[in-house]
Amino acid sequence: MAQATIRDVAREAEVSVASVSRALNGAENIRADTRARVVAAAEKLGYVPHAGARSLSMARAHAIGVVLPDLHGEFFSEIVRGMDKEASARGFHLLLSNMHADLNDAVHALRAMRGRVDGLVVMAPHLDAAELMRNMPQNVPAVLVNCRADQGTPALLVDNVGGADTMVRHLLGTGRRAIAHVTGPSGNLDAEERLAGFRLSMRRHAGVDDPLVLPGDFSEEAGAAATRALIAGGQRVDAIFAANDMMAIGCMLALREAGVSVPEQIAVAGFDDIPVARYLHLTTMRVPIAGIGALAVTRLTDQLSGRGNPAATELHAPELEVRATTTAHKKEGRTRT
Amino acid sequence: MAQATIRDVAREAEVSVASVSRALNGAENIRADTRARVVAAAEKLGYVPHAGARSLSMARAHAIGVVLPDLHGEFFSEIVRGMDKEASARGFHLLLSNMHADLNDAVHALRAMRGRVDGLVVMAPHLDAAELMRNMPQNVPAVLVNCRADQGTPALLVDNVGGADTMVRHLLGTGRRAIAHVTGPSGNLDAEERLAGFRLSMRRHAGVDDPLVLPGDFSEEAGAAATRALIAGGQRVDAIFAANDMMAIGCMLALREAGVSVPEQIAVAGFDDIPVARYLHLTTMRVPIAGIGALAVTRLTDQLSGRGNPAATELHAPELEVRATTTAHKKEGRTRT
DNA sequence: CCATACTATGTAACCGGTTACAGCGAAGGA
DNA sequence: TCCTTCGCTGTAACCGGTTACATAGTATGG
Repeated sequence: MAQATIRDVAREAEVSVASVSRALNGAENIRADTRARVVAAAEKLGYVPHAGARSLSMARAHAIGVVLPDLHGEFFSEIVRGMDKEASARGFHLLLSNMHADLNDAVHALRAMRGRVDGLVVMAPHLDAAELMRNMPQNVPAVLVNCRADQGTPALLVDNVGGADTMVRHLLGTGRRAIAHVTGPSGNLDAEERLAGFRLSMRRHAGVDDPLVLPGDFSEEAGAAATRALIAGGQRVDAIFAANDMMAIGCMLALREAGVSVPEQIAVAGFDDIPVARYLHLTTMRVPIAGIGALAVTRLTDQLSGRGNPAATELHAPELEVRATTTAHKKEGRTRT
Repeated sequence: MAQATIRDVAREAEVSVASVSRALNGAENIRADTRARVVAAAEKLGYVPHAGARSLSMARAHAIGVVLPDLHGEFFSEIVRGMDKEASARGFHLLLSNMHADLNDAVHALRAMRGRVDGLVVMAPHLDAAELMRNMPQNVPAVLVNCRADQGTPALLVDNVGGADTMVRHLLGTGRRAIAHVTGPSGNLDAEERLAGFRLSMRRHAGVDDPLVLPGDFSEEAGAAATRALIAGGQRVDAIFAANDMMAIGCMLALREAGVSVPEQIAVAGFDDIPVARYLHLTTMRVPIAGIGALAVTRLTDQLSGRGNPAATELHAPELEVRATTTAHKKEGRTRT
């Protein structure tokens, strides 16, 4: 026996489908006893409204599509958690779709959402603006997170340049001068901005025009490899600033392997403040990931209900989190939670 | 101008809607030039099929609902990653919904999925079987993960009892006898099973009928608090087995605060093997979280297409991961990745 | 040359809701 | 008593697709 439909309920309660709809959706213009009969019939038949049908006729799905790049661990968890919290508070569901590096994938992911969601949150640090805009559905509101977006599209950005600058100044402030940067994958927006911020800051505050830059790809292994290469090359360095925490962790492992002490001989810093960073006492720039996710949903739902200034672009400054990997060794890192 | 519909495309291509549908869905019975005209028209109008309408008429949403309890960090990320990978490989989307401890929440979450998804993956270690089954939609296939389920419902379970037993035997094997257990929240299935396994194993292999059990709630702070209470109480213990890794981490922090050395004076072990555990050299039972997520989706989609043995219950044994917190201190933990 | 089979296409019903509009009975006013 | 108004209910169109069935056109065989 298939699930009961609204017509089954109508038959059972001996009313029309319109009355059933009205009764169950809390309309005013219905007699109390009719409503009671309908509710009883629905209960008896175990009726549950068909959300798909409803969203078709109401042109409102009460769902928002989330398109993310291939999900790097904790980052993913955090942003989805933030979105989910906000979305469920506002009565929305989250429809997930991750796209891989391939552009066709992205197109497919975006298209598959049409007619299923009321709006989109898109995060695509690896696509360029033109490609992205060409593939965005025209009539679906969207909020872009960390994307190379054209102006006029609602967007949330992390101030990577400013964050890198803050970190460089912190390192300089602890007396380090020979700072190496390990980059993220080429083509990645965050990676490029962090590198640019690093270069800018080194020129401006250290007077270094051509600082040491090692290629990486955001993975722990890349951080370790870059560090081993650095050591093998005999470069003299007193700090490594990795473009994200995972690589910074890789750096630390490689340094320990090589018997280099952190932070005495070489300081290490990362970017993101993933949960592991705290336990490893890693100095990093905290990106409020969950907060950004929540905000993206807030912005989107506001836009859907006509509130707020949709086109605004917001820049979120990460916050410096100083821990033991860049400070003089004083017994133990702080135990703040 | 609203999004183009299939009728707009039909008008543009001067054919019927049926032909448009056939042309775009790769049906055989359509002339090549007709198909070309349709494709051109669709392209010109920027037509994207309305997934909601399609799933209504086909009674197939190509989406699976995921209902999770309030998401504890890494666990969540891992299981969703596993599901997403498998789901997108099979052409399914994931519709997320987290329910909080409240039962009404759970009911609401389950109902809201009807008509939006083809099946459900439900994880609810805090609800009891009767409640759960009463609230499961009747005609929606579902796979339960770590639930108190009636038999006959497809389910995936972690062998918590066996895992706890393995850990106890490991600790006994390293010479520890006075082992305390820090439990998870009461009412939680995993917590109860792990406690039961601990008690069973202590009786059977250590001859201890009433081992020391400290209440916890799976949080880092609870682990620390339990440990402080233990120390303050002057209990003599040479190992702490926490019901999950977060609490084990809390234990380690509290022990360090108190100047107790790990593992020399007290060994510490956890359960789950969250990513952080490796970096902290925490001995733990590895639960293949992502694998279970992927498997849940596989089971569900198989069931949807009539393959596989739907009603089977599978038990997944976690694997002992020995690290430095339970082994004699020999300079440094292994650096395996 | 006509019956038959097969192919390409169109028409309209259907999926399961919502809702504009029409209709009907009762109450109120003249 | 009749007309208007109002409150409740039902009918049917609609959302945007898919698809069973009918039909027209063409090729095939006797």
